[in-house]
Amino acid sequence: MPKPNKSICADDLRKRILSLDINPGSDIDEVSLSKEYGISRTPLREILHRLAGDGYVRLEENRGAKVASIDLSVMRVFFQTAPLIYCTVARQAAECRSSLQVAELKKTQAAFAASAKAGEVGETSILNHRFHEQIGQMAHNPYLMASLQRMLIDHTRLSQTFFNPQSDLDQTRIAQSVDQHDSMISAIEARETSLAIDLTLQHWDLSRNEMEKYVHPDPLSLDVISMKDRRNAI
Amino acid sequence: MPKPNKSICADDLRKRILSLDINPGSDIDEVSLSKEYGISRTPLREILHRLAGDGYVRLEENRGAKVASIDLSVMRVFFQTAPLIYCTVARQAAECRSSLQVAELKKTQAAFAASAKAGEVGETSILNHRFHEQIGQMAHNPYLMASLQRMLIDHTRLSQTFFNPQSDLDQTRIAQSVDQHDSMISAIEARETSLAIDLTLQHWDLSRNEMEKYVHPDPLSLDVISMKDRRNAI
DNA sequence: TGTATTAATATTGTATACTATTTGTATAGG
DNA sequence: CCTATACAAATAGTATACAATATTAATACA
Repeated sequence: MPKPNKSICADDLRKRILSLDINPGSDIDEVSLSKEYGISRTPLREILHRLAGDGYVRLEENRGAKVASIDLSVMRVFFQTAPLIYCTVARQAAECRSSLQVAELKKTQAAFAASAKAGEVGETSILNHRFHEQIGQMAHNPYLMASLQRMLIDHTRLSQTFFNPQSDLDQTRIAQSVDQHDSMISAIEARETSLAIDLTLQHWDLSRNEMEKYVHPDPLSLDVISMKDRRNAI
Repeated sequence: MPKPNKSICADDLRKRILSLDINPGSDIDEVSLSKEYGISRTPLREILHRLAGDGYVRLEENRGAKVASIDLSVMRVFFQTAPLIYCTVARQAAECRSSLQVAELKKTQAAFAASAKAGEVGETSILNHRFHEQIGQMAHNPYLMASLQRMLIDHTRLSQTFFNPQSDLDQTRIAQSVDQHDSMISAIEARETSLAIDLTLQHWDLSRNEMEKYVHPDPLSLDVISMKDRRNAI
């Protein structure tokens, strides 16, 4: 940490939570974290209280802060609610966006595309987060924005593996995701609301498949015996 | 303040903001408020940071906390978004509610009805707030809950005059509101989702009319001259 | 061996003192 | 008379010390 500025610490902490650098449900040690950031406990605690309001952490009386957990019962609700929020936001974004906001969104998208190509998992995921957050800002709707931000906290965390290019297949999907972002920008810029909704839905489907694969991965190979044979043969 | 407990102070501050006891947009003086609650600035500031995350206040670097304002451009969005959130929440509440939650809701409704009858404006409005918050909890959806809470902050503040029984007409409307709450409870308890949605929409319409009347009241009497005459006649 | 109680330790919560920033005011110069 | 600068007061932000609470370890007893 070069600057021990409070808002920088807050941003960093948010990033660490979003990138699963700090695991969901884990305790946050005020003392060690404040030392790490080079600030005292007072401002750090203020940050934590703010993050509690934003849904990043949970505060429990006399037992400090925990990173917000993602429990199974809520995940069902996540998949249920996401399309509604994302599409409604996209529609309003297409209706309300300013040219300046479009320019900002394009900047984020450029960085996102570059980062995705370079295979920087954490950075790509954060930029994806910012991309969708910016669409939220375009919608000019603080009520839906609150929902959107909550969704994005979990979405970003769930899709950590999404931008991890383990296979060529994943690479293709990342490229697809970048392309979809481009299309979404065009639709929003052209104020084509129904197109923006359609594209958002497609984007969601792509993301959802990936997340489901993460939660429900391909089963381990049953071909264990032959592997053992091979090992013995060495 | 009998107990200088932190959560009690936070609740009270929330109430004061919701009841317009502290005006939207006005500055919050940390020193005087901490003295008033009998706590020091440190925990009060933590409360303010939390409330900032919840959308009750706005924090600006080096110039403290302001009560969240309700600007005109957002009010339009408020009326646009409310039905969607309220109805979606009502539907999920009817689907997911537990019997214990229904019992809690009935308690709140009883208090609400009593308070409305007694003509306690502030208390009635807070209990109405809690009623809708509890329906939100029934929906078991943290994402929509975030939206709902934001909506309720502004809704409660906008409808302050709603429960102010200035005329017989207002009295009728309050009674109507109480009845609608009862119907909503029944629908939710019976898991009748579409009925719950319908009733929620009706309830919203009633509330909306009142709020619009507050923003756009009957014009002042043009009969000023005759009043002046009367004054002169004394 | 297992459990209950108590002491030691660690962690969270709060108050106060101090520093930094902003805002208001007064005075000097144009 | 207006503007600009500098100083003073007020307010926000931070660090540290201390108090309260929870967690752990240790011991005694069944």
